[in-house]
Amino acid sequence: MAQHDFFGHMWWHGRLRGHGYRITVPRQVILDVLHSREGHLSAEDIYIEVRKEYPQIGLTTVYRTLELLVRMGIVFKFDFGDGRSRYELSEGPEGFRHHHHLVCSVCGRVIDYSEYLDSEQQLLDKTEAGLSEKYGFKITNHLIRFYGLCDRCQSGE
Amino acid sequence: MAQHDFFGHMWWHGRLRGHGYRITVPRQVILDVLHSREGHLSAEDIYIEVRKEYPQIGLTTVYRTLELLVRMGIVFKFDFGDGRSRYELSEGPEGFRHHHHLVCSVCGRVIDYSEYLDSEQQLLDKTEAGLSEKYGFKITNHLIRFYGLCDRCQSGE
DNA sequence: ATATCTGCAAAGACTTTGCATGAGA
DNA sequence: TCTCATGCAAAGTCTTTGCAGATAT
Repeated sequence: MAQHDFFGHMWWHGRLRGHGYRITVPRQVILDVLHSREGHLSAEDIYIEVRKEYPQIGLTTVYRTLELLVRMGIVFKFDFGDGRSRYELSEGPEGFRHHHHLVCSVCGRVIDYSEYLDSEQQLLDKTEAGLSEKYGFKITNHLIRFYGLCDRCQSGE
Repeated sequence: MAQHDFFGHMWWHGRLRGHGYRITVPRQVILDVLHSREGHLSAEDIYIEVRKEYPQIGLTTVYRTLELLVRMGIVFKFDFGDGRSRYELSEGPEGFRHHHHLVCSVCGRVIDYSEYLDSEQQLLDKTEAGLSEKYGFKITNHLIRFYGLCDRCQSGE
């Protein structure tokens, strides 16, 4: 949308302001990095990238900002089992960018996919309804992930 | 099965021996605990429980044994986002005890469910075939999990 | 007999907390 | 101005590693 091109990636400003949070330089730069380098960034990845733009940043601020953004639903936090959390934007100005992950058990590579989400959604709807009833559980979110060997690791190994 | 009642939970002995691993007291006690207290145990949970039977155990041994059992496929390792890994038996003498999880975002409670696995499996088969082809990814395992509010947290909060 | 396993202590890795300074609205 | 945010340093947690003594086969 044109508005976002003019004003940059600022769709989240209102989101923060609405909750009484301030728009600061560190937060802007962190969001910029999340926009530019999509997918599965660790706190340190982000820290390193942000320092190119804003060298005085502290790793603490990165963690605190990410925590805030996760709490606001702007960022998703994932754990792929390598001991550090990964973060990625949950949505953009265009709306949600829903996808799931393929995780290589050998090299740890993570591939996004967004095929089959429709049929997955059908299943989820059915399952959610049943589980809500049986366990009194109100489902708000789900995680689907496949583990296996990526193409490189199948041939290389 | 009668055989397992007579010999105890020893179906995994052959599994370990077959790979050149030894059957030791710490390993037996840890497996016993995993059998008796099913579901979502942290390393420390297991450590505390094992000490009742075998006080001289070290936490290191618990971690090393769990790592071994995970590598053997005898135990699954999960991360529910609270900073510590959770472990549970992947199967018993009766065979696999496949299930998925409902995770309460408020209190962190984890509920097992094994309904809908058939329809989930149908979806997974379809998705797996497509993803294998498109990404050259050989899928060996999957993770399905729902997040939301458990019954207690809906009413209490 | 001997290669594996264990337990202690120490180190490692990631993340969080305390506090004084600095910055946004 | 006045509250919220930042950055540094230190602490906290969970997990892994090194190594000598103990154990299973």
